[in-house]
Amino acid sequence: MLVDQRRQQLLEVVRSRGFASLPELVEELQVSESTIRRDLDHLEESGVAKRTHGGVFYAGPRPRLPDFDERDPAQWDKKRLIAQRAVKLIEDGDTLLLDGGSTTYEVARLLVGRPLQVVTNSLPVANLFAAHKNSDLVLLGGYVYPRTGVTLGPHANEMLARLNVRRTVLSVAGINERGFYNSNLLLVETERAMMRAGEETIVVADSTKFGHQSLAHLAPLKDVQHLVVDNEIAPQWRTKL
Amino acid sequence: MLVDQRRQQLLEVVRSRGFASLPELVEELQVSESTIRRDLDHLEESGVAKRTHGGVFYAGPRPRLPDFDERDPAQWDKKRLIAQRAVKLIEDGDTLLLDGGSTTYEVARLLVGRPLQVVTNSLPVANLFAAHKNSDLVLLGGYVYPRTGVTLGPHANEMLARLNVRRTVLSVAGINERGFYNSNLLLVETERAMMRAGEETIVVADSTKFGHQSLAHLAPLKDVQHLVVDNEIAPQWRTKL
DNA sequence: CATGTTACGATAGAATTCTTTCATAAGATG
DNA sequence: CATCTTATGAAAGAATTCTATCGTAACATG
Repeated sequence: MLVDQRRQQLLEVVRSRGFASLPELVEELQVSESTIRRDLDHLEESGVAKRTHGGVFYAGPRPRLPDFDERDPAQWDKKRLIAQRAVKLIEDGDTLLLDGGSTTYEVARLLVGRPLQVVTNSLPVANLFAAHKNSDLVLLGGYVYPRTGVTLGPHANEMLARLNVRRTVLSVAGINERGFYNSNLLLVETERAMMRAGEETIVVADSTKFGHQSLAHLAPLKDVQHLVVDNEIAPQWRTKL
Repeated sequence: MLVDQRRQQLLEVVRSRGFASLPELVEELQVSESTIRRDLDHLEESGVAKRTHGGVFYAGPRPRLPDFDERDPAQWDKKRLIAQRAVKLIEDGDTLLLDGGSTTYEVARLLVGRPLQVVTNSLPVANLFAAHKNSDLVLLGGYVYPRTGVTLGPHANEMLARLNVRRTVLSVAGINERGFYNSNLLLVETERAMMRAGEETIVVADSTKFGHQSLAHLAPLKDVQHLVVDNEIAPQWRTKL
């Protein structure tokens, strides 16, 4: 059947460009506008593309992980601010270890393009640096935790035991006077290995994390050299640090 | 300046969704259509977004690796056909090892959603499986080779030495009577480790690879159990296999 | 070979979006 | 404080796209 072949071709065009206008597609496939429209209806029905006024954009399985961007926009601004402060602590030429939290991801976004050696266990972070010439990228191996796209487990930890970096940047889920917490036991174990691999640890966290603890204890306060937060932090904490 | 902040916000919305319609943006940012239009003009001028009839889509630095899709479309159809044949060799529940070639990538695309345990050293392939519930994913660690987004080097090889899989799927750059070839010495070394880790090796290659050799010898013909090719293969080869 | 199905292109009128222009407001600048 | 620049919202007419409908052609089916 010629129909399916054309639709396949259509989908490929859309997928490769991300977006295609209707006249473009008419020109490219050499069929009438009506046909294109009908094909697009089918593609939309099957969920792999979305129509808009004037064209379609690809909506199929993207090579993309947890969309950090979909979260509460209020936290989002905070995270951006924190990230902006955190990157000031990082110098060109540094060897860096980045973990997989959403705030760390923002830090990574700001670092793309700078001359760095980056080690990470986060697939989204790796994607940021992978195509860039200025930075070297080392990926930690291991089992990929589906929800956040980070590698965990013994493979990652063993690999970390053989690495040495200048600075480690970590996200946490909770902070109280006894130290830092995260919500996943395997993750905490990998993060501890990350701290051991780095000379200096930078923790990034927004103010909502303060006073909460979480499932797994990561490290006492004294083991972290820098803590970057937003300015809505309660005074009681400010004085403690 | 409030303007820049709004444009930043605008860009973030566009980036996170891939595409946004004009009315959507008006609603979201609570400014007039005219303002949105003007902002979009600026964003387009700076090259990070592209306008279309009815909206904008993101065109900035994508967290995306070498786009296999941009290649010669003629080879492309071949690769898809090869991939379709290759997936028939793979059973649900298999433990699979996938490397990072463009044909392997097509195989991976067809496998997404099936219940499998996947091990890979390819970032693009990992992105396909990372968010999917049906399959487990293990990523090989190591230095990320920028051009293709695969992990190579001693870390990857050591990790492979401790893994066992049912089937290994490899791409190659050349095939002749002495065996299989690829273009990168580190890559070949990792691929040899992959073959050792798997009980059965499947090589996927289009007909243009036949008769050519490449920089590094990978393995003799007899070490590979299945070879999947397209149907434009010369008769002299067909008889040999 | 009559009949039903599906694919295709064309077209008209409705709906949406785009461009251009104008008026106002808010800051800079001297 | 007058003046200039920049940002903003509103609106009209032009341009584009969308929806719905029709007639034709290709093909399968009985």
